[in-house]
Amino acid sequence: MHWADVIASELIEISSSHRIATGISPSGHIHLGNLREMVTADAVRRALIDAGGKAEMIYIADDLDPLRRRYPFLPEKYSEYVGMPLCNIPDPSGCHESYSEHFLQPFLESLEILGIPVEVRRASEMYRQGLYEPAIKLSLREKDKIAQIIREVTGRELEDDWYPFMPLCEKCGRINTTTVTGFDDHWIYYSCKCGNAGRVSYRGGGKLSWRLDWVARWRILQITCEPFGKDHAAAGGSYDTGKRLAREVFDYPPPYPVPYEWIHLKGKGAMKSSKGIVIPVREFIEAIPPEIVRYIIIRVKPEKHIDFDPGFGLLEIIDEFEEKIFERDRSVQLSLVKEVKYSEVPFRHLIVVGQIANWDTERTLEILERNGYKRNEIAEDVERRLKYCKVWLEKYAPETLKFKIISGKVELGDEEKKFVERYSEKLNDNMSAEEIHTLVYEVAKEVGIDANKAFKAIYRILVGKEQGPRVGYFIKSLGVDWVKKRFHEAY
RNA sequence: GGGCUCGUAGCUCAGCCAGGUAGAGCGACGGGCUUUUAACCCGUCGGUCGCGGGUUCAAAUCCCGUCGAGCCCGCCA
Repeated sequence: MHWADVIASELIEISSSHRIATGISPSGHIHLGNLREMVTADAVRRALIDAGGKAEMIYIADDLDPLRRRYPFLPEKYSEYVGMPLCNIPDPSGCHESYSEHFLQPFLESLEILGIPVEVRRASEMYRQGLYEPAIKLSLREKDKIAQIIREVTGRELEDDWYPFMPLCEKCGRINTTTVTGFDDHWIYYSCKCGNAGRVSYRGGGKLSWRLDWVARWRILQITCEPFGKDHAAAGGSYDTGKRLAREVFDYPPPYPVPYEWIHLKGKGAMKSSKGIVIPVREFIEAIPPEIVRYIIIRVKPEKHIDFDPGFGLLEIIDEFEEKIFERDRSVQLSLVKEVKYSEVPFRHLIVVGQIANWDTERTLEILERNGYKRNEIAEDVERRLKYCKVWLEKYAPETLKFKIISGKVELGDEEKKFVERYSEKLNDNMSAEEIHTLVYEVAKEVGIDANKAFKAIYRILVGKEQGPRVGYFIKSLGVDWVKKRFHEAY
């Protein structure tokens, strides 16, 4: 049974209708590691629907979150914004109305492409609208009980004057430099490190501290299930406190937890926007079809970490996907976005043909036809996936897979010349890819040249390197007549 | 100090949640074609399922313990 179906069946026992929360913070490029939360949630959503239940996804963008520090990708002057809510900081690239929107917009576009339907809620709006007001009041009123629970669960000491609320300083605009000094029915009083002191309203004047904010939103948005990173899942972590706070203070059952592991970039460690080890989602989905992006995540149980290699490793995952798509594999099913028609042309093959055809769709189709594919069966699919092949190859593929057809003279030894001449004579248009391949060995033997040298000679003439795509189907794809001409031209 | 994950064939891993004859891919080896070029085919080899105990008619699977590897929490979120 697929992990998403296991979770769905447990959720269905509780209720037939679910609201699944997600909450990636828009503090930097939203990357593939973050995407795991979204895809995991969506897999559960789809499994629930397949099981006859109802499910919807909510995405809470915490744009009230303060900028922690000046990340390496930010200009010097951003130091002055540290501590201010992301929605109040200018876009570092100047193209959106705020820092948070700059990172949020491309992410939301990506979700659309990935077929993940979400109800988007921004923390800033929810606070301003007063949705949190009852929760803030409750938290302030019960702050001692809350502090006690946090002490018990985390073992950490909290000062007696601790408040679970972070006022937004009206003077310096920071949210992490203020201290609550008191509250009444209408205002929360504070002082700030900047020297300012004043009062803020319950509607947008600040936010609950993380451990409370999370719990409050469960109740406000009626959340019943939520995937979250393993950092929240550790003992004494925010889910542990959240569970008790939800039950004992907020009188709301904690959502069904789906902890997930990080996605590492092979050889580089965990993806962290702050460290610049990222594959931004918006960029990645230009290079890989959405169903593959989903599959990378869905094929692995959430609690297992993924060591992701966007080069050869990814190519192997694509092979696996293409193999399983015709056998109704559950991971594949949960990964497909809409009705995609897959042809039998492997991604791997398209990469070679695409390069030969210089990414021209028409030429690519002609070559594939010459290789025995039926045009009407593959045209639509090839047109769609060819675009991905091109971008993937340019951005992520290892150099060994790339080649350029060359022209002009090529320096060859006498043996090589003799081989090429004879090989060219024997090549004929009716040969299959395999026959063309075998012919190399035959002619090499006849001419008395090492097969190794023979192959190298061919590659040097065609692509100017000592290696390339498997000779048989490469020559077949290029066209035997064309290859013959090229051989004559070269020496 | 606590939590999670992993430990199964030479390598990468599946199987474990609902116990019932240990699997796949790659590699190696042999053959089809005496010979590599990441889309040949067929076959063979290959595992005390980390270790120790327990439950059971039966354990890779469940329970307890233990060793090793990695990550996370104990600032903030």
